[in-house]
Amino acid sequence: MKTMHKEHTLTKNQQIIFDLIDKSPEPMKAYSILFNVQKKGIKAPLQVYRALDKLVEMGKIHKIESRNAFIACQNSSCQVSKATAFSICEMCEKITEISSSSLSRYLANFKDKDGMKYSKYNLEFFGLCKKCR
Amino acid sequence: MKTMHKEHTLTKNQQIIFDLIDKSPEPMKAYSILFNVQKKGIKAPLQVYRALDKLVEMGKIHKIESRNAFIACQNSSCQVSKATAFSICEMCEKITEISSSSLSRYLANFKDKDGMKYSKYNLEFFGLCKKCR
DNA sequence: AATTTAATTGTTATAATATAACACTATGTA
DNA sequence: TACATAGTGTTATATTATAACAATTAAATT
Repeated sequence: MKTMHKEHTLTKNQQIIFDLIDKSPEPMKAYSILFNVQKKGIKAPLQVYRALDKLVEMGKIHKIESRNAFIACQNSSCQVSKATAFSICEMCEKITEISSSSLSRYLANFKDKDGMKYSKYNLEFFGLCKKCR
Repeated sequence: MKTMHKEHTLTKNQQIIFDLIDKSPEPMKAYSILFNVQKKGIKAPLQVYRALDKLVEMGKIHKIESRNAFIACQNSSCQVSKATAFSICEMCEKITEISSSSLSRYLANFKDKDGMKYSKYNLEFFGLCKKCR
């Protein structure tokens, strides 16, 4: 049996940084990540940013663009994730990845006026979460 | 006849910066804006960022989050714009505001698993434009 | 018109986010 | 082994954005 995709074995730095983000209850910013991994020998911003770039490429984490923060992928299906949607509470900053097949179907099939289709998108919804309303 | 909304008369700095962005064929970054308005007496980043903040609030311009760049609203209907969608060519970086009533209807009515509705969102599509394909 | 209130401006300094460049090391593959 | 590719460590620097405070202007109220 062949493997379907190259398994992305994480490198040392990638693993350290992924583990940190993955166990964080909220999205983490690059320099906060840096601060938290210094005890593990990662000393420079670039080491963090490089790992973040790769992890994003692999779909293991996503960047919340409006917040410059990174969150672990909560959607086990997105191996190489190019289509992301998030809900952001503007009060408490709780951020959740939205996993709705109808939404992703709609957006994956969306064509603009020029008939252009897009396989990749990022959607950020803003509002107030249950608690904050 | 009453006016429907408060007219947003732009202040001096806001007007200078809006005019520049409005006549730019592509989204502009804050420090490029700063460079271009220095001859008009705007000397400091903060003066630019303050005007940008207000212009975004008013819906006169939008921020392309993935590019940290600002574009004039091309959608005459969005006075106070909270629902934006853009198409971004990853090759030539051409960026267009998408104005599709079916898309905005779909997203405005979208409810997540918790039944939450969102009045505000930002969507960025990525792909290759006609020319670049 | 005078008063007061809020919004905007100007300014200096600094914080936060991100990349360039280069030498070196590990890993996989021919 | 030799070669290619990806990852690492490091220093320096570029880019994006805000804090703090004083001065000014505009607008709303008296």
